[in-house]
Amino acid sequence: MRKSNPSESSSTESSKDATYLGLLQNYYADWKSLPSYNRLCEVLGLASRSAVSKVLNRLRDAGFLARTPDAMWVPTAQFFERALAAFRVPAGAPDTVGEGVDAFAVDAYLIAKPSHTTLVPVKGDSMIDAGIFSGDIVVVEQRVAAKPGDVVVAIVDNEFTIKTLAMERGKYLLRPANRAYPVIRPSGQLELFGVVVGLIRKYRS
Amino acid sequence: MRKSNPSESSSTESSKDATYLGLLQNYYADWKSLPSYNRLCEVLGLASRSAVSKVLNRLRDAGFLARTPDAMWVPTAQFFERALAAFRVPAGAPDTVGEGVDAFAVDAYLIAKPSHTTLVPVKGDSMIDAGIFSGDIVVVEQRVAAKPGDVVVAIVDNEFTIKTLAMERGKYLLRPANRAYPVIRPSGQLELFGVVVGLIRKYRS
DNA sequence: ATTGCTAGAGAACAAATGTTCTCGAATCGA
DNA sequence: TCGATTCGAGAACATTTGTTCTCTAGCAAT
Repeated sequence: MRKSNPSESSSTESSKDATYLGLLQNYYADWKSLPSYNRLCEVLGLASRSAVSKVLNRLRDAGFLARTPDAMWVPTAQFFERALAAFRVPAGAPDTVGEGVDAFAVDAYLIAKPSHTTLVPVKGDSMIDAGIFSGDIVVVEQRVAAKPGDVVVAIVDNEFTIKTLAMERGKYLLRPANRAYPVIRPSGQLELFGVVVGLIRKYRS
Repeated sequence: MRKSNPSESSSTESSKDATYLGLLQNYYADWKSLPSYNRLCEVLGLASRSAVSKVLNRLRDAGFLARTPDAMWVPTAQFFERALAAFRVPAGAPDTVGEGVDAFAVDAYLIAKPSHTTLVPVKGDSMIDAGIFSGDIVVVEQRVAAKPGDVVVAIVDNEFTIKTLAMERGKYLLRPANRAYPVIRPSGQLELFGVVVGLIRKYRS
């Protein structure tokens, strides 16, 4: 899909810098910020701040970091790209995947229009046959024309409901993906909140 | 990119601080980092760093900011809560809800250890009963101890396979979530690639 | 070996950092 | 109107910051 990648190299990036990048990414995942040079020494396992400086500059050259107008270090989009495994990977050594690995930006993949997009937690099991479970979070795009067959978030009785939009004899209706639930035929105007364009789920929370 | 405050305040927080928080969130959305005090003066429209200091402390008391062991300011979960908070609200005025989402939130939500995480595309329907469909992408954490009950990515016949890990009479086995598929009892050593910690799906591709 | 190159250590430096004062100006309540 | 309280400005301060030196060890190619 895209270009260079964390656990490997495409542009100029030594394998050691890949490790540094990983450590930085881990730190960032924990704190949502990049640490100061002193702390970076510990995080990266270096003893001198000058070495840290060089590492950062190398990562900038590789495209993973950038600087604000105030010279602060900040992560780039590339910093958040994750390794995407190819379908087939030789079972040799999983640790050193390196083979069919590609970079992948989760955010960009799921969310095309941030300002029209909303995350809605799923409650209830009316869509289990469609693989949408309670506790999942659906990515909802608003202000989009919904077509029959789309999974939509509708507003029924002042509550969000996730259903499949369908049409029957020229009238819209909402179809659950669970036989235990009835089809909803809106009495008046069907009130749609948005169209489900994505789904995220977290295991072992 | 962003507007002012989340849905009002959680604890004690003056309306002015809400504005400051909004400005901070905007800055963070742009740079994925918090600025230095000097820059904060500009961002918040203040003239003295001492005022900045007070604002930050107030926002910390309100739960939006915290400090690392090194005394660096970092955003808390509450700082990002806008992404999800709005929807617990009954659908009173849906139009006013749609404020947009930090795509960034998704990435942070799903990926805890970037350097040990790989995204693996799902092929096949052996896990449909677990809501894992062909075309989905699973978030796999490597080098984590897998427990029975976990969904894991195993390597069988040189291919990635997603199954539920189970134990029977002291031996591990891989259980599909689809009756059409057989249980896999590894002949020798069970080769695990990682544990599935999350899932990503995209509709209407 | 010898050469060249790079990663990192360590010291030195000016500049910027964040904290803590004091003090003025709003704001609020009675 | 008066006091009490809070917010922000401004200055002073010791620390810390990030950069730039020089220098050494390790590695690769010859």
